[in-house]
Amino acid sequence: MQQKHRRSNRERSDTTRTAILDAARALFIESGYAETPTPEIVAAAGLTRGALYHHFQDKKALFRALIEREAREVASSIERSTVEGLPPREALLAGAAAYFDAMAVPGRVRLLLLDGPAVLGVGEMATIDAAHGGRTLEEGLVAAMAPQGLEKKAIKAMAFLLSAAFDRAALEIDAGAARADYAYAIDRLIDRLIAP
Amino acid sequence: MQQKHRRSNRERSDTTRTAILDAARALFIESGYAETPTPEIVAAAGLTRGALYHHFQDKKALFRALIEREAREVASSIERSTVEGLPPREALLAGAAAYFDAMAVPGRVRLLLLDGPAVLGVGEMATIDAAHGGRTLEEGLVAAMAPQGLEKKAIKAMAFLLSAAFDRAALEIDAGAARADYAYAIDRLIDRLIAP
DNA sequence: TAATTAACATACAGGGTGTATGTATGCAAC
DNA sequence: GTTGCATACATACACCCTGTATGTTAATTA
Repeated sequence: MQQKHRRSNRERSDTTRTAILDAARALFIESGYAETPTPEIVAAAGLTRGALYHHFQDKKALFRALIEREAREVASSIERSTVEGLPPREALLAGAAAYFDAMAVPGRVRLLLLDGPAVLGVGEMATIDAAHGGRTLEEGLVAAMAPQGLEKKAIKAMAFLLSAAFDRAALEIDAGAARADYAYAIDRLIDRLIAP
Repeated sequence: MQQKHRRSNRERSDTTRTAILDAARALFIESGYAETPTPEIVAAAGLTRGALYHHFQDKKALFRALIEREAREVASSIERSTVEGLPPREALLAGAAAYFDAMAVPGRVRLLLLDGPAVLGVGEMATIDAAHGGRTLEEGLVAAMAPQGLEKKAIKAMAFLLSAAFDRAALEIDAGAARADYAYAIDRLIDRLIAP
């Protein structure tokens, strides 16, 4: 009979926190934030609502924590796949592909592109993925569009628009569109944007 | 003393329906869909919840009716501002400007670009604004990109991406960004997309 | 080992949604 | 015009969900 090793409070908290986050994630991506009651979340995690409200201020704070974890994972996934020394154009194309790869994880599109902005607001979402390396695209575009001699303000706006195109493409792919079609469209879009 | 002319059931229904829709619109754009309770909506309309649930199946159906009305207004506003006989490029640029004008009406960005997709889902939103002349952009792009000899499928994808850029620009302008900056960026984006 | 605090579970209060029921007015047939 | 039915609401109710307050056990600290 294996001894049920006495766990420290720290690791106890960690495991329940992630248990709640994992259960919430599964239910949120299935039914959405508003339609997922907290009793169902904690039941799926084998806990009670007392644990939830001990670790998170309220339901929205739980959602925020989940979104932040997801954004971190996307950022690190993209970062992990970048190789140094690529020319600006190829770096952009590779970054786009890495983004689509990361967003292909089930539920990410709904969490980060649908429920996230609606529940937390666009402002907070912008803050979150700015905190987790969301500026990669802008830097890449600055490098690739340098020959055009634009103001930084203009390039920034273009980066916003391009990232919107990325997001829409991820949305469409998630909805069942062929990835190849949108990968082609995105590549073409990038090529025309950075053409001197 | 003016006689309070006895109204027919039809006009009675119409006025209360729009009263509820107007009240809901004001509250939804102020606090969002989820944070706006139905008692507050009907109170603002000088009615009770009985009227609401008589005219709409549930709260979401009310929201859907509101979104459809808003989408109709945007579509007709854009359509009203189009002039015949413009060359493809100028037609696209004018359409973009008309779209930004239409989306400048307070609350439209939140209703159509934030709460709409979150509450109704992207699929239903796509259906709604496809039903109300949402294909204008695609047709414009087909005309303007004809010289490139692309497959229709590819042009369709490009139209999706471009419309995503439009939406993001409207979002940013609504959040306080300078319209001129994004108008310039959109124009530049269009120009590069349709360049032979 | 005694005291304190963290990590939960349980119990409760308030509010919101949807539905069932009641009422008055418009409308249509005779 | 009055009899009967449908429409347009208002009122009342049951359920569920959220957040908070309180209780309990185990870990940490003195």
